[in-house]
Amino acid sequence: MDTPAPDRLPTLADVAARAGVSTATVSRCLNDPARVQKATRQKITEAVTALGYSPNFGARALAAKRTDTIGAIIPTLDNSIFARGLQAFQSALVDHGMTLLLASSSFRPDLEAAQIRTLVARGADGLMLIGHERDPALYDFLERQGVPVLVSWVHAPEQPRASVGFDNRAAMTAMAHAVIDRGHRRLATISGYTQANDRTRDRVAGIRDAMVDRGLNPGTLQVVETHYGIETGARAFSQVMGNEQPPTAVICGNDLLALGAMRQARRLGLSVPGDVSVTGFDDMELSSIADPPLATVRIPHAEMGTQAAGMLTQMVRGGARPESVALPCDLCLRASLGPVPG
Amino acid sequence: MDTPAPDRLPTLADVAARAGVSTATVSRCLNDPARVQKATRQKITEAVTALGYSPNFGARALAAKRTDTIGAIIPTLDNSIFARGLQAFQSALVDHGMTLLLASSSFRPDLEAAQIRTLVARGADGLMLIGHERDPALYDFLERQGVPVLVSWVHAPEQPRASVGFDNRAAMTAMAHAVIDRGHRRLATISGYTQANDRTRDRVAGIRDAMVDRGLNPGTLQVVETHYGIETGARAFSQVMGNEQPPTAVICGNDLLALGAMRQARRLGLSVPGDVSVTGFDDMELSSIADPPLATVRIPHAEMGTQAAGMLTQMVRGGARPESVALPCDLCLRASLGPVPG
DNA sequence: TTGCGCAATGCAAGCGCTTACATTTCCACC
DNA sequence: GGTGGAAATGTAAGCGCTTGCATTGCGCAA
Repeated sequence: MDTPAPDRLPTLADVAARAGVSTATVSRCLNDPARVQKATRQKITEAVTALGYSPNFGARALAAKRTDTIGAIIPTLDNSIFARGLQAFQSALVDHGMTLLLASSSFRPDLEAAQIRTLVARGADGLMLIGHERDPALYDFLERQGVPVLVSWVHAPEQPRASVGFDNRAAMTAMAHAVIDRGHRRLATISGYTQANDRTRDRVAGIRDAMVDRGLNPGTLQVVETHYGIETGARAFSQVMGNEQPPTAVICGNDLLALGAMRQARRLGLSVPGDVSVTGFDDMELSSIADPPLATVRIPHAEMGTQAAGMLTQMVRGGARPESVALPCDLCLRASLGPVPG
Repeated sequence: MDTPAPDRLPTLADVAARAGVSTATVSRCLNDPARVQKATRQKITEAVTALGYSPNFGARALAAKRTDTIGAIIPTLDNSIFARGLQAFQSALVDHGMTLLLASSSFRPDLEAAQIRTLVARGADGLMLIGHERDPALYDFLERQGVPVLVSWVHAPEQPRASVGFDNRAAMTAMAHAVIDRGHRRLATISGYTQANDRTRDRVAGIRDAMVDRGLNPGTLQVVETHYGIETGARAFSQVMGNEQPPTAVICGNDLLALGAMRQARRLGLSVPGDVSVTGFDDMELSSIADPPLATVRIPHAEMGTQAAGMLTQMVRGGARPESVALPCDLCLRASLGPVPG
């Protein structure tokens, strides 16, 4: 009944003593107020305020066996499309009473593996990951630990794990159709690295699909792989344009690469789309105000984030594995894509 | 010595039993391998692997009274400059063995307050916050909870809390000097909302400082406040240019606003910088490839993130409050800033 | 008035780990 | 071989909360 020692934080027991009830009642009052009588609740609330009580996280996690925390590992926040998707994810998580633990992998499988283990060790109740492809041992580990996983940024219903995303391959096919239908025959793509990355691989495959659809030989597609980035895109553009048979359209794996390509075109004195068309993928906020505005694929980043938060919360709380969700992409046909020159 | 029940995760005790040592030794081996003999360490390591042991977070946090987790609350990841700063922060945190808990406030003090309490309740050992200005009750709360705070994105040595950042006011003064020195006399600024935001307020004040320095009446500065964003920047630009005495230079509070302003200029048929100069603040990756390239202030986002991670780790582990750090900003004078027309 | 059933509350056993302190082991040195 | 002391390890007491089960109290029907 006495005041807590001044050198330590108040505990549940302090609150209970002050309110004249048991710790069990205080705990119930905090976690499910409907289960205690109104008068009791009031006494407890008053004691909590007076003491400035705030529950101890470790104790709660230990006793309740959950942390209400979701981990997410994304390639990098430096790419604004991931950042924006994550923003939506985080906001929605808060709405569900969950908190976000964040890590990034820099597109490196080894770092990602380490981060997965770290986030689980930090008590993540569930995990959001980008793309399906990773070492099966990691999935085993997560299964053993009982940590549910939701994969985003892809839609691959044949995969054994739940996902919320879009069909990278089909989306890129749609863009490539639009390119080919403007008369382009000599195509190049500047792609992110395809190793250990199902999204980039699907995007390249999507271009080839479109070429086959339109009677072109997919073997003629020039492919340059590089890191995602403006400067790397610019360099890759120089490379593909330096060939004896330069492409009339450069289909880029994301908007950063495309913006880099367009910058380089300007430096080389090439007009876009007069001499060469350039397309992107992602539809970053700034792509529409580029000069010329960038033709690209709008991916449902916010929708993915929001839905992922809801699904993961459900998986963590309900235990059920939800159905995978496919979200649509829109083609944004802007001025950087024009008819084939000549 | 028997195998653990199949329906639960292995515990320290299981590992200890299998390795034939006490739980204390296993704990020491895991947390400070140097303290156990090599042979013992080997037995333990083998038991850990065989059992697939992974420590329980709640128990560890409860017993050790720390989580090795740092919380950060930023306005929004939708703005790539915050996202990039956070990327650097997170990477550096990992290097220090810490994990990031992330929340966002949407620039709303009430949401930020709620997030601060949430992150503390989720066991954050320390907190990184943007800007100094917030309800003193929050600082009291954090102090009572013993959670150290590091403020970023500002440098204000007179504040009682440690910070790592830059002088928003001085940086903006430098930019405004550059503008005025090109002959501009009629100035406008498109600013983020200044309520509860010391950064935006300092930036506007910085412009006024420069005007005073150069003998202009700071009262003539046209100020429009709006949300940070491209579209809002575009609308604000129309508003300031619609006055009977339109400015010859529009100094924007960040790059998004400036890019919106430039887009609107194009729509209105105004040449930048021929008819009106536009400047930004942040130096987002894409600002240099805008058309025309945007004159702006480069803020040390990555450096702030990296240093913040180091300082906060030190505060959490060492307890000492480090010195506040001031980082320099660079002026990026690009083509969107030209001489006054006529 | 008595008894029954349910709602409200209390009791107490963990949850799995860290760590202060106690004990044992191992050497170097005399 | 004996001794002192450091290094290695063991013992066991919590850390603060949740929750299954036990108990109490109260309204209501008989």
